Amino acid sequence: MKFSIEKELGNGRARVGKIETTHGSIETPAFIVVGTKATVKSLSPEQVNTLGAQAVLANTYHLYLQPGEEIMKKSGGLHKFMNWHGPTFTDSGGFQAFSLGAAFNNSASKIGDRNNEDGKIGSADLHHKGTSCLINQTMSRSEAPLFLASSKKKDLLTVSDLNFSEHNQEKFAKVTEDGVEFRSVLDGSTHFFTPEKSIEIQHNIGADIIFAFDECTSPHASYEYQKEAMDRTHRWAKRSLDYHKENNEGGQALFGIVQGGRYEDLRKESAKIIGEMDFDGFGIGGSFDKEDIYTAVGWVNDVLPKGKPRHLLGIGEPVDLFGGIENGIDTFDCVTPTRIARNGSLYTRDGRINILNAKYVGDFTKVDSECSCYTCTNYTAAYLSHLFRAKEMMAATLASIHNLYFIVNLVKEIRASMLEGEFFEFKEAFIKRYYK
RNA sequence: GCGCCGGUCGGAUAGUGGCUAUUCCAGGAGACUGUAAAUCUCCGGCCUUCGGGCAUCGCUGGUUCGAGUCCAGCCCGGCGCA
Repeated sequence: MKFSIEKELGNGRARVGKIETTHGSIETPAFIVVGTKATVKSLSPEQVNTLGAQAVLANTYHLYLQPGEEIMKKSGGLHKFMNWHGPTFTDSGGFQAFSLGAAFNNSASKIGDRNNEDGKIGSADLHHKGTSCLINQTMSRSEAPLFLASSKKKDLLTVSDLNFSEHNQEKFAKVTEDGVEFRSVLDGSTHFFTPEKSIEIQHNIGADIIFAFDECTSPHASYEYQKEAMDRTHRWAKRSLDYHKENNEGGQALFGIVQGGRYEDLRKESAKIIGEMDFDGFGIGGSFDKEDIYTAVGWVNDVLPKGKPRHLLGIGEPVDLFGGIENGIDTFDCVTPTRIARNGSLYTRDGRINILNAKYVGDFTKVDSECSCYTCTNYTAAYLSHLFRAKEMMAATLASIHNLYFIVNLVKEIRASMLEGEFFEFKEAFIKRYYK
């Protein structure tokens, strides 16, 4: 992998560049499309390519569970298996330590909301305070009957009811110094990921850019826990790097991941430690405050070496893309465009809309009059409304094409504005209209 | 005309004497940031000073401390027999 910087903005952080991999190049900044299980949900690779996506990011945990690393290896690798011949990334599975652990059943997202913190206390907060660093993996038995009692079930509860309900409350991941123990979300079987195991699987999957194994913490976690998780992530980074250097057959680049939650000192410490390791690039992960993701990104990028690419994991929204790029991010990935598309939300220049709203039933205009994606070129809002209400599969396809085009193309427009020296004007105009 | 069965929210249903009438669908709205998500949450009779108050299971009466539930008559629908 090679990274080159074409132009830097006057603020000393933002840059236009290019990442070159053995499967082609990525003009940065760029939005990387998420294809967790070796498919971008509801889209063929041809559609993903046509809408302008440059690269796809898949997930180690999910591909390890299904179809399994042996099949991934025998298939000839991710590119061949899924028929995507452009650049690819794999996430290490570290995010699942959060989404299946602390965040499970807990309404926690990796984005914290300062205005609404009291009502949402993550269980990681409640349980990590002991001597162990384990994330609590089950609710206590004394809590279970409360849950059942509120389920409005009139009949007497059977033993199988109890087992089912308790099982339902169980978390699927817990963290130890050596790695993360996972319960398969598919069949409940137990698996253990270490940094070495994650890298080994990622070698078998064969993406161009792979990530070190890390722990993504809840935004509700205390400073002490974030520090503890960060230190552990640093030790895991070194183990990931050592294993990669010993075992990779060339062609795959390894990115280290900066953690540190919402805290400036932790973020800077993490950037320094990870930045000094011999990674090919960096991921910035973990939890952020909603209002200033980019502030945290700025802290980190001022410390990271400039000559290597920085990927902001799991972000974002249009405003986050501007903020991230302005503060030195080269690539992003995010499930939002495809997930909200499947649920009926569509991006427009004037903000998000919900195509299922009654007003679109007879609206024969385009979803976004200024959009030139395949969907907007050929279909009306009324037709999309009909497909969603009829629960037709193509609703997901057309909506995903639109949302991905919107986000991928927005980043391309940002890139163009940077080259023309009009980044800040473009940002202001876009945000003013989108969030009005 | 006689007999049997049945009328519960826009639709379909659960409920056969007990306090808040169940669930699903359709409908209205919201959420979603490294994907356990084509998912999830909320709303849905009327009034309200937001504490609550008043209604409601085809209609009218009755039995009962208490009726969607039991009884009688009536209305409507289905089936059968004339």
